[in-house]
Amino acid sequence: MAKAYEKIADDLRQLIRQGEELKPGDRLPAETVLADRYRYSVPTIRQALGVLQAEGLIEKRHGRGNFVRMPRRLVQRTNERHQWEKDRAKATEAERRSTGATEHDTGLGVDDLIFSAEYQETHADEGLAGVFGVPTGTPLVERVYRTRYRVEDAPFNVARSYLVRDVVAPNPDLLDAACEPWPGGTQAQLHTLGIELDRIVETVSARPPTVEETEELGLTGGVAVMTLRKVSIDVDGRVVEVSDVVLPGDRTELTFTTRLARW
Amino acid sequence: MAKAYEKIADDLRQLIRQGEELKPGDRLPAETVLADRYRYSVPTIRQALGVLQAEGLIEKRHGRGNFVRMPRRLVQRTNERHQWEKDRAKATEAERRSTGATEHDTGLGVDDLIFSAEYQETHADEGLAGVFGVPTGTPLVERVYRTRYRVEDAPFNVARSYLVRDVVAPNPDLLDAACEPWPGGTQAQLHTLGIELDRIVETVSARPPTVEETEELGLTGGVAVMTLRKVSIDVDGRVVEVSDVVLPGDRTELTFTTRLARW
DNA sequence: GAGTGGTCTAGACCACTGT
DNA sequence: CAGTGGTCTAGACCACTCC
Repeated sequence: MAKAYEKIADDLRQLIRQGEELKPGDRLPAETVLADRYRYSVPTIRQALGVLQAEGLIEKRHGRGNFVRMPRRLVQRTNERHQWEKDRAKATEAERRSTGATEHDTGLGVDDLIFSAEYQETHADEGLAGVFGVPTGTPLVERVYRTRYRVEDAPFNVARSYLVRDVVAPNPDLLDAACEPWPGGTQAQLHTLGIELDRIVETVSARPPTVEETEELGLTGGVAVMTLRKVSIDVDGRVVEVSDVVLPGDRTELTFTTRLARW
Repeated sequence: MAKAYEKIADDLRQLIRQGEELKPGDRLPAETVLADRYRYSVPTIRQALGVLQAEGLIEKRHGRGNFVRMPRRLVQRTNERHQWEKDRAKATEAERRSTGATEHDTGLGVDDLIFSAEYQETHADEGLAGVFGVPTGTPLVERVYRTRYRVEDAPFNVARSYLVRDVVAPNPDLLDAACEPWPGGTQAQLHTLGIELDRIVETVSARPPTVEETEELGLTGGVAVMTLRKVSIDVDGRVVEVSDVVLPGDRTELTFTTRLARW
């Protein structure tokens, strides 16, 4: 009663896990060859390979073959970056320029990361208006950031950050993408407006990626994305920034430290 | 050149999203009927349905049909539960018994949740030994908790919690599953040993589920699981508990609030 | 051009669900 | 039992990659 495609998948998984016959980066035998070897038809082999793809063990490359996936560099992000960033927001520009929060999280230098930003004006939809506590349709500045390792092609995150336009308008530089990357990040930008943050609330979920996200983040197979919504609240209790970050689920590790008051 | 299965998937997705022809819980037409309607073979229809399944839009039920998925109750968990739990650890037993941290997170009463616990003794593998800072093979108490809504079948989380046996041995009740659910939770248990927590470090990732997890959590299709490792550190800087929680990615929302020191 | 995976066909038979 | 989805076959032809 054992299903053929599961048996084949088990067998190949074994070979990959042991790592002797099939190492990361290796090409698997062609599907026709596997069909011949296992004495099953090609569609059945493909079904087995589909299982391994969903598990993130192999990667299908059209016209080239099926490959054992390379382990990808882990992306780490902590919530201690927020305090770190706050502390730096008042530092000199030279200090702020030397390194950013993502480098702080990942332990890399500014040269290892490539960073892009786009700015545009939009209007608050119902969801964003609710979070900001402003009327629907309020003008917002939408900023899209992509970050990737210099040595890899695909970015490891795409972030959409929203600010209320009228709040940041007093400093025209904050409406200009040419000023990115802003030394010290968003908290330093807000500091130019006299805004101090009190707390940051982050909400994490996981879901299947959309087609665009699959392409943009270089995902493969059944890998999910993690979504992180970061809401920044200033010392007056006002929501001043909302940021939606999409992260590849298979290579991201988020760490949150909660300090407890003493008895 | 548009691929047939994508066109079919788009069309069905449309019907589901509009929610007029196909509402949550509805059965889709049989695959043979769809094949006839769209003038494609059954395998092609199945491929299209596979896309929708991976997106979590439909659910395949063997022998019954393909169904539009019912929206599931969201599971929420915050990091403020930790301070809340700490504050309660010293309360009277009656107070502690009245409600738990999960009820605090979800806003439900103790009667809405069903809870089970198993205890067993194991030995620290390399990973756990490293986190606890003890030698590999050190005896541990492993506790497996499952929590589910009374009105649903599948649990919404499975947690494996580890304690160093010799640390908790002074209170034999902590080695006995019959004492569960312990009023006030783990922090109240540790309080009986004179242990006070200083901070909790939580690490979140997402990955495809194993076969067992798919069954246990009632997952379907390409839904990922979120994994949360919670490490509890006491006021002496010692790791006193490690807890690995597996959560269904499609229905879980984790919230972390980071409070920032004032300038 | 040779070799690879991607899409699709038109069936057969099995396993599960409900009546 | 009838109806459903699950597995599997043995091909055909297309699209992509690399030489």
